[in-house]
Amino acid sequence: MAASADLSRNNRLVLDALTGEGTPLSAYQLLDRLRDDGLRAPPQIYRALKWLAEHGLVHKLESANAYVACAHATCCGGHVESRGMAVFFLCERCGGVKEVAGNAVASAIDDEAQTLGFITDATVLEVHGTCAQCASAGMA
Amino acid sequence: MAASADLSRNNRLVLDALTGEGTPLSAYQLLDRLRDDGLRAPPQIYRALKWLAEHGLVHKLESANAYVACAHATCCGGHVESRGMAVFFLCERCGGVKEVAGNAVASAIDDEAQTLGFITDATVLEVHGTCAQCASAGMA
DNA sequence: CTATAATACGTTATACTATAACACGTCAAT
DNA sequence: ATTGACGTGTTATAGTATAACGTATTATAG
Repeated sequence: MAASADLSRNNRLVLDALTGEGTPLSAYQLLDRLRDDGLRAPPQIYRALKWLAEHGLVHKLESANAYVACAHATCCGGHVESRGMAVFFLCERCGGVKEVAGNAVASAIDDEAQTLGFITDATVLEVHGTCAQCASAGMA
Repeated sequence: MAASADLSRNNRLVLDALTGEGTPLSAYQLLDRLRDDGLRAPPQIYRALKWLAEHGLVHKLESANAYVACAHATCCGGHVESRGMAVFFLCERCGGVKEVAGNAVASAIDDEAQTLGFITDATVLEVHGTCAQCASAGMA
């Protein structure tokens, strides 16, 4: 099982950078942060991101061209078998992301797929808006 | 009401190109196809896409960096008020896209949002997989 | 009428995102 | 000792998107 142990140096660096940041980072933001650690060129970052995504430790946010550490070690990282669909709520205001499991949503999507005879491989679900905290702060 | 009447020349060209093609096209593919019509530089394409998207006539597929004409004049084009959430099913095999309304899915997402106190602005939902036609063709 | 504002248009340059292709090093298993 | 798998580093390039400038057209207000 590919858990957080057998990470290569570069993979570890990228994962740690993403974990440290709460918010998503672009590949080039990661590159900036990790230049002092010896990561100087885009392919180094992209290779790490690819590996981490394949192993369920990071997610790409397609609508933001950015990457986040997986919030649910339970949902995917280290437990690849039991992985479910993730829903991302992206706050336009603070830039934060909340990842939830979204099983009800998944089954609603499955129903639609069923109707179409469509065989689902992977689902991208990203909800843009304002998080609770920013919404109440906005009242002030 | 902004309907398919008051389209400027460039907007019309881009929309027609997308409507003619069944499948999604990237901005640069559009540029290639429309060069003979006088569209020579990316901003001309992107401006048209922006306008068309704002008016609900085209959608961007975030996970494919590509654009499609809206399949539902009813869901958005010309009827901006009554616009609902769209779900896109992208076939990896034939490159086709099926757009459906997905109200059940939308309400499942709303439930999640409610729970988080998240105020939803826009939702990106793109399902990758194999369409019915390609799935049966694959059996042969 | 002419000034103003709004919209569309065209162009150049540039920023941002991502990958191809090649070279080198290490290490385990034959 | 050689092979193969993997991780790494580097250069160059492909692909996606926008900033910023200038011009033309049209509609409307004064």
